[in-house]
Amino acid sequence: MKVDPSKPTDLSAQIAAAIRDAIVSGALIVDERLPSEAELADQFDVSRPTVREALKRLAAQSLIRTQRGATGGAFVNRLSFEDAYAQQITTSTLLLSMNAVSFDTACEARFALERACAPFAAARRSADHLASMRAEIFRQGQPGLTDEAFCASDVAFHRALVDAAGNPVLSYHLSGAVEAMQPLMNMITFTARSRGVIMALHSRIADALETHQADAAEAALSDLESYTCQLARDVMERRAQGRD
Amino acid sequence: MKVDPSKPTDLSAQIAAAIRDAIVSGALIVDERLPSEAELADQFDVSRPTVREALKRLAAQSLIRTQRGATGGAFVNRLSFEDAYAQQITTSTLLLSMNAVSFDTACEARFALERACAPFAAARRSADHLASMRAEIFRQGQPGLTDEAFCASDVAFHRALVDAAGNPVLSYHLSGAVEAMQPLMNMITFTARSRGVIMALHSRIADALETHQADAAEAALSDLESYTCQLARDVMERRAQGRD
DNA sequence: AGACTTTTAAATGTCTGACAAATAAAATTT
DNA sequence: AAATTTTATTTGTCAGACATTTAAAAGTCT
Repeated sequence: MKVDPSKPTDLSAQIAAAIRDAIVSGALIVDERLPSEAELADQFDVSRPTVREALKRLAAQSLIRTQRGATGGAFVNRLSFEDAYAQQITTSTLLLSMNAVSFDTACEARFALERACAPFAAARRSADHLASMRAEIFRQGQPGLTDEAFCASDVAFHRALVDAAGNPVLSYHLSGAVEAMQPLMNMITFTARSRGVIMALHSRIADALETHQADAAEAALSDLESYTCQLARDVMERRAQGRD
Repeated sequence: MKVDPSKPTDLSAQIAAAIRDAIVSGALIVDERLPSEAELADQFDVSRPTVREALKRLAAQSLIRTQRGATGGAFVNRLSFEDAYAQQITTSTLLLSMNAVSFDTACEARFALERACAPFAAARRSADHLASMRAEIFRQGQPGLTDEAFCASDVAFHRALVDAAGNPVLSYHLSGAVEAMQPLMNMITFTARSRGVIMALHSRIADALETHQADAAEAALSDLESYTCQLARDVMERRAQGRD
């Protein structure tokens, strides 16, 4: 293995890319041990710190894990659904927070994807998932709940809805869409009245899934989308008035 | 800024987490310059290589970019849609390739999400998007096309369909779902007959979007899903027979 | 012989110090 | 005033060293 020394800098990026390619292409399989840092340094003809920087890059993407000790080293990591969820959520959250994405656009995407889960959730929802959803609705009605806690419960409700579809790949793709909305939702003040409306819509969704009515669930989700966007619009207006 | 020295190891991970939190929380804003590596080393009370490893972790996630020279340093990076796409695709691809995900499950998720785009695509599709889709259909009919090239064109067709929905957040979420299927699709041998069927379904989708018929597009997508799963099942069977 | 303890070797984690290369600002010269 | 040179700052890279962790090997005792 060699890297291009003509490229001006960033040897560690080149080495990371070379190892990443080996993993993606299947040349390195899960749980296989990479050569030791010293060996890699020899092979790529660079110093150990440079190799280490490359390995840290891969570790940041959960592509490898390292273990100390005699039989230690860097191992190709099986990307678990959990790790993938976490990456998905941070990437999605940052994407929304760092780019001028309108609330409506993000909301449209999120609810469109959730509606896509509805038919499967209606067909396959387990008692457990329904119980989780009901529990979150109950929590949302507790007095003294902060807006942040209300939002967190809202996210938990929707995650349960997504998981009820019984497709882990779908859950993975949706995790970012649902969780990344939380910072945006946190900008909204949820009055007792608006909480009531949302809880009623949540109940409509849970009822629809319980009775296996996909259409009703999708309709309730659409109504929830409209209402959420309306709340956000009200906040914007109030802010604009406050500034003027 | 300080990190917990009681934790046994992985100082670079702790430092990376601290800086990442500062970025996510908004304490560090886009294009803001981080302290120099030497300053960070002082602040966190670690050596410069350790700081560098932390920075490489963040660079791997496109959270920062570095620049050499007098006014250089590490800067908070605006996570572009393009970067987010790329991360999404690699993560999704690895997730599918490293875990025992059935073809049907991945396919179900992908087409469910694509159907979610159909109503928006039917309403908003531009002439450009339609032209892209037609061009890919034409390419798929070219004789002498390898299976890989056919798959690549298939992905391009579906990306155009997703982009036609005119919601960049939706496109971002879908990018992984569509592209990550390509390695799985590459295991299928596309005969002239099956290519014909797929192209006909693609045409049905394009026609439906052209005439703003969301329902017809969704139906065609469902048919395409069924057919794709059937093809995959045939491959499996033929393999199983070959082994016995 | 078998179980327990100690030693040892290999690997990652971290530090120090140094030099190279890039880059923009400051100083100098034309 | 413009062009050139110098300089300072910062990242990129290297070399060598020591600390720490870990499991296997060696040794010891019952």
